[in-house]
Amino acid sequence: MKQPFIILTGPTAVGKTELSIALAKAAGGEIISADSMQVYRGMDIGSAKIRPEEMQGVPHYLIDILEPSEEFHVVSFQQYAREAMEEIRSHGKIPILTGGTGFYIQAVLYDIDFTEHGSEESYRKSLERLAAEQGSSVLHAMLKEVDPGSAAQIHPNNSKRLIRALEYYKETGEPISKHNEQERQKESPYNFCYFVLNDDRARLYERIDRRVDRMLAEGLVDEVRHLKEKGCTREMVAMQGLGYKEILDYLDGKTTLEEAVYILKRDTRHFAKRQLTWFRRERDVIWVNKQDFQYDE
RNA sequence: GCCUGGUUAGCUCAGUUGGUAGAGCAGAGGACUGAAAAUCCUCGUGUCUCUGGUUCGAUUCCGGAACCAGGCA
Repeated sequence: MKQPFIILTGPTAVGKTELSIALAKAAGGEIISADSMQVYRGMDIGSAKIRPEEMQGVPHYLIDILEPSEEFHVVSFQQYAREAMEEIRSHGKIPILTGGTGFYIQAVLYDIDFTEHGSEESYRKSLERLAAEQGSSVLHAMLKEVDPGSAAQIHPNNSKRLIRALEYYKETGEPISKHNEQERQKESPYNFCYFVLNDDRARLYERIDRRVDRMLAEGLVDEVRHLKEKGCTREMVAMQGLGYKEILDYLDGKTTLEEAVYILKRDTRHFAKRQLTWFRRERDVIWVNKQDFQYDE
């Protein structure tokens, strides 16, 4: 029998966090965060992390588990999330996955296969260097040789995905397009409900602007300055998060604070839009439009 | 008050040797399967400020007005 599993997601700043607590209480659940930034300690304001007092006694998993200098990606997320689900079930509770990282949600929901194939760091590095020196179209030409199917799907400018496709081919001797095709056919092993909270676009954007202003008022600049003093740099994945890279540019004197805030608001809007594109494509999603309910906040 | 420059897409600005116009940003849509808050792709019609004139035809040339900069008084 399939295990019950609840997902609550939506674009950044819609109000997922507040709703997740109400949902957890009503359904008898515990929360797993599906958020690529809230895993990091010391990144509280910029990642809009839930505060302990807001949790109202509902246990949360995958928050504050790493230092910003540590690597994190879908594969580690998937492993941690599986462990958390098991633990929640052992408590007789229902796991609720909440957060805005659609890719992470998919990895868990459809149990996507990310088996290790013994990757060599050096190969990836050499590809990165090649892209930097000669442009990503060189990688595209290389991929076309070994895996024309993937090459047809990946744009010549998209170096990240070209690198992964080449890496995958090197590790397995198989085209990544074939692997993706197989994984896409998968049925979820869970009895799930996939909720996407959404709001009118203009209102969502207003909320984003207001939230950024609030982050600044709460001390985002000091938070980033502190991370910088601890040795965090732009190369770290954690520092690629919205709110961190922009403020870091300001602290490095590359922009004024005003410019940094403008860029942060703009890029957060772009991000919310991309999230919505992702959720629209997912199957079996239940859209919850805030305008259809009378509640706000 | 006078002189100079400007007024073109939501914003910043190109441009049309006179045949009703195009970039960046914003905005919209999409892709994504080991960086995903990342990475990448696609989408450009608007009284060309108003008003007389010249002209087959004016956003473009000429006159006037309004507004905005800067300079001189």
